[in-house]
Amino acid sequence: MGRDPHRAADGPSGPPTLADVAALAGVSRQTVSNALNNPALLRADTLERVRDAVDTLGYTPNRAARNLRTKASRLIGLRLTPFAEETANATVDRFVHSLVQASREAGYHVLLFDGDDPSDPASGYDELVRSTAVDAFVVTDTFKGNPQASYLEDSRVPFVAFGRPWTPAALHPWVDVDGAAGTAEATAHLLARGHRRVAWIGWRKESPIGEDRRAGWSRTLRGHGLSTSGLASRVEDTVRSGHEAAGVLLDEAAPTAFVCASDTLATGVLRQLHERGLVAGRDVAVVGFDDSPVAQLLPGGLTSVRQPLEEVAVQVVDRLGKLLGHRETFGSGTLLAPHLVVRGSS
Amino acid sequence: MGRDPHRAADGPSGPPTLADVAALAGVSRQTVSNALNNPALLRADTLERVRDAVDTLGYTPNRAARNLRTKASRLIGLRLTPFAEETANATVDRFVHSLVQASREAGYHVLLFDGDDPSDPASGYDELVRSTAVDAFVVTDTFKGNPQASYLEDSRVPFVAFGRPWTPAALHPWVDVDGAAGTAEATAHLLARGHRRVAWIGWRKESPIGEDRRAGWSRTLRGHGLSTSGLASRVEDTVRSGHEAAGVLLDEAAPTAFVCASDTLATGVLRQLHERGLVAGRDVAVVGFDDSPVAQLLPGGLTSVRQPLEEVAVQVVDRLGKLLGHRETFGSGTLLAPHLVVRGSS
DNA sequence: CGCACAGCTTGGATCGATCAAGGGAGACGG
DNA sequence: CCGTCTCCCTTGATCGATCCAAGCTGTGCG
Repeated sequence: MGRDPHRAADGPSGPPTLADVAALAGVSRQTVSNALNNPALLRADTLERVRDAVDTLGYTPNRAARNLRTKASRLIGLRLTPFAEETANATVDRFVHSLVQASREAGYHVLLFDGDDPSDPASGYDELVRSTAVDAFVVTDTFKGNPQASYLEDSRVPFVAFGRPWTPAALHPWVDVDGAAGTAEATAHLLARGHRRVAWIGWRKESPIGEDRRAGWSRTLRGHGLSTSGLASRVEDTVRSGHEAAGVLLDEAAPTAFVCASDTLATGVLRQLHERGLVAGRDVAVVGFDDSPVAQLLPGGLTSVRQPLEEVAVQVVDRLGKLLGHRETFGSGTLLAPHLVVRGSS
Repeated sequence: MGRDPHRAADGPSGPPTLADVAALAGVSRQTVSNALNNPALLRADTLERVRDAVDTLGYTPNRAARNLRTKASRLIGLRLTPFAEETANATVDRFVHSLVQASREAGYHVLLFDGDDPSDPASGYDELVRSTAVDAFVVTDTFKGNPQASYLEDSRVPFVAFGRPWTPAALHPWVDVDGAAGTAEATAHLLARGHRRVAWIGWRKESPIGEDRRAGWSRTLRGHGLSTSGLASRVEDTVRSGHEAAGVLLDEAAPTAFVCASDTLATGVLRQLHERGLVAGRDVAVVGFDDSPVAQLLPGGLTSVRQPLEEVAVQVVDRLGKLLGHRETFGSGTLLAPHLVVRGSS
């Protein structure tokens, strides 16, 4: 009764199909389809019979056929940025793990890709959209002026951003972590430990994320009636930059603590302290951002602000589901709070 | 001439199809299909006409339809293991990046998934196979007794392993890095620096990878007429274990150098040295394995064996291509050489 | 008795690309 | 003038699930 008359002789020519299940259960294809997609339509005993047949055959609906018919792939696209060497940054990788898990629970899989031309924001996206290979995208690197987001908005592709839209006009759904709250907590923590001269080492002004994190620091200091002048530095996100900035600040402003926009920068600070014979956590306190493996494993440990990436992923997938289900799609955003992980450096 | 009579009035109902291109170019669907998949069959002028039409419409073949017909998805499945905290291990993440890139160059995308039940090796694989969602798998965690590999071999699913089959009977294609060669290079490097008592801290005996790496160390020492007795320790892959093992070895065997099976263990050694007031690289040398961000960023830097993951990914995809093209599939393996990255710790 | 209705079947079309034949025009030889 | 052989292109069927519109059967109820 299989779809291929030679099947019995030649052995199975592939995975079982709907028709095979129907034949085994003694029902029609339509009924099997209903059993899977609309079980309420079936009588209990029929449903059970069909399900038994599904189990014995090990039937799983053919993805391609279903995708073709329903015009949906249940795949979420994520463009992977190149792996950053000489950097503590593991945020993307941690996020990928979380996203995969959250997606699975929502019945999605994650499709990774990268653009053949990294400078072109649309590279890679375009082809996947037009070939209907993915239902939606998750965009992570919104901080670089966010060219992806505007491109995607223009081409009406469903997507959710991990990262706030820093351009006012943007209307897409997003999930982000409140960086300012994180650095504020870090700064408050340092103040509670008695520090009064708390320095900031962050990213260049062009980075909205960097400015956001910086705001948490300055806000907290001023809230305690302390000055921030001469205590801040804005540099590239490299260990070397952190190292140099710390040197300058130590010479010119004599801070007793540092809050950094990243663990990478904090690592540079630790290196500077080490060179001067200063002990982190005893002589000078240091706090990083991201709770990277480096922060966890550095001797003594680096106090760091940890982003709740698992929760971010869950929220992202949730919004994605709403977006694709055509329910409330308007530029709603969620801001999650990070928390401070205190280690030996503070 | 569109497939939908209301199309002109309602606007485009989706991406253009083969039929749309055919209509615009004034040829049949099949000719358009040939233009894309078998251009040699067309006359030059026709080919150009079709290509123009493709460009003006921005046509990309519908993935689902193609997959259904050709019974291939051009997707490679990769099961992601949970992100390991408190560990230097970034190998998987680096590999994922490389794999995505190598796959793209071969016309594949990477589908990430994770099993809902991590203890079941087949979890997740099964569904993807039966639904024909992926063409093949890349299996990375072959070191855990390799249950995936045997399951996949049994179910005749195409896959390539990153990691040697440590069970003799296995016949699948694989690509791996010669860990013994890496630790041998590390040990030789230490001997060249004048060390004579070089200790080993590795994984438990159950780990074939650990034993392989250990072999490089012991082989090199013995090759130089040096004894290994009392200089080796086998522990869990945690910082704490490395720390403890280093303590015991320092007390009982007085080594002047350590070779470790991972950066995680090496980090533990560094911590032990630090506690004793010993300076890594001056008093005692340490070499890790994996060239993780932690190795790169630790103060002074950790000398480490770096795996050529980019090359591994290229080889894996290459074998995958051969496997799926039904060309030479027999258990052929490739062993790539790692290289030592020397930093301050040695 | 007849009607409604739940529950299933039947047959077909559909998604969009590809496969396996089939057809027509021109060239060439007899 | 006709056969036949290429070359180039077209036609119809197909992949497997879903959707749609009837149609059929048995049960319950007025």
